[in-house]
Amino acid sequence: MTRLTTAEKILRAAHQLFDGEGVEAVTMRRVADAVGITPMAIYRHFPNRDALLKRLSDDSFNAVAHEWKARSRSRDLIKRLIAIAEPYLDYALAHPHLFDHAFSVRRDDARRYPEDFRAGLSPTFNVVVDAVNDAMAGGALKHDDPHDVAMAIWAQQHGLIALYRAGRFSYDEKQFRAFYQQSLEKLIHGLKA
Amino acid sequence: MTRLTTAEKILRAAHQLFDGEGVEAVTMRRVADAVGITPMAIYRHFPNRDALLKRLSDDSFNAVAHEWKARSRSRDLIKRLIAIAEPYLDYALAHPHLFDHAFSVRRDDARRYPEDFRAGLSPTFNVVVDAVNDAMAGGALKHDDPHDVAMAIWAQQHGLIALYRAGRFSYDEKQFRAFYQQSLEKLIHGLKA
DNA sequence: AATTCTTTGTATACACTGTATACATGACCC
DNA sequence: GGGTCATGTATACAGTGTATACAAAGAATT
Repeated sequence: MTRLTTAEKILRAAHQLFDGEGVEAVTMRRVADAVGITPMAIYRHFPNRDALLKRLSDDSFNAVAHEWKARSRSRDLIKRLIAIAEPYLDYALAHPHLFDHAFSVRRDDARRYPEDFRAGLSPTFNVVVDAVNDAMAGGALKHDDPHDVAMAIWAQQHGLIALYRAGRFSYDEKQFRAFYQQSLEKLIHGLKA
Repeated sequence: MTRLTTAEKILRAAHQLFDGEGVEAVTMRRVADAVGITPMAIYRHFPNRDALLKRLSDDSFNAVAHEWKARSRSRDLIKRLIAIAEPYLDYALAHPHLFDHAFSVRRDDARRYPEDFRAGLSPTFNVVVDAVNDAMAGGALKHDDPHDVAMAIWAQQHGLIALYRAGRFSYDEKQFRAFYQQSLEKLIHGLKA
């Protein structure tokens, strides 16, 4: 019953198209039709299609990001690390198209490793770094550069999801979740004899 | 001086555009102009643009793939594992656009984990599995499922490159290479204390 | 040698895309 | 009432992939 501004209606319509059918389904004409306005009216609220898409994936990601922090409560320092990896996968599985756009598309204003991440500019990355720091302080992890370690963890997760999204797995979601967790454990425990 | 068929000319022209400016630069009209034919003439040799792109990245990848095997000669079993990771990065850095299309784009006919890879259908993956197997037999790596381990290694590499390609690193090539190798070593040695 | 078939190209046209430009409508303000 | 401003529409344009119809030039068959 809440009154929606046109900009909000545009975002909702675009979000639905994006989430359901992927980026290429988000044409200015389809969005406009869904809202009930003319394609050109969208340009009163967004400078161009790319800006609309960017805003879209930013919003969607932010809506999920706070979940991240909630997971970081666990007594066992190693279990906490593994638990933190879950929301990332959850998001990728629930909103694959939005995930792709948020993480796999080149973005010039994206935060960059190392300086932006070391400066603590990424709230989600911070959560991982904190968990890594705690695990090192508690003696659960080897002493090492916590940011480099967090990045290695992120890369492991991201790589698996990227390959999954690219159709390189025949696993269903449940099987892939298990493999995802098992791979992360390999990284933690190491491959070396 | 070798005589080129039209199909080959099309592939060359498309390859150059692709490699230099990315997929979106490979329009039928631009390719046709570069070859000196009409856009529609391309359709006598390729059913559609997607098929042309697919053929393009397949060819390009195959041209590099055999390099993979050459690297797998090293006395030290661990060093050999690390050396094997290099051609993947080399290819990604030398031909970023083609790399993206070969590995990050959904492909319905792509080989799938686990069945296709366990069946040995991926020549490049086989090289990694062989190295893993040798390392396990030689006592350098923990005894584990070699395919799962190879996949974890691949995911680690792929994740780093995907993030790099998505603009998440400010490292230059040299710095990124060092970080890439260092991350792989973290996976091998483990994070745990 | 004449005719037919096949291959390879062209010319044209269509539906679809993002978006530039010009104009219309109404709300608000002095 | 006239002016300003936010918001919308209408039209048009250049670019995309590609369907369709036709043309030319060998190759094959008679």
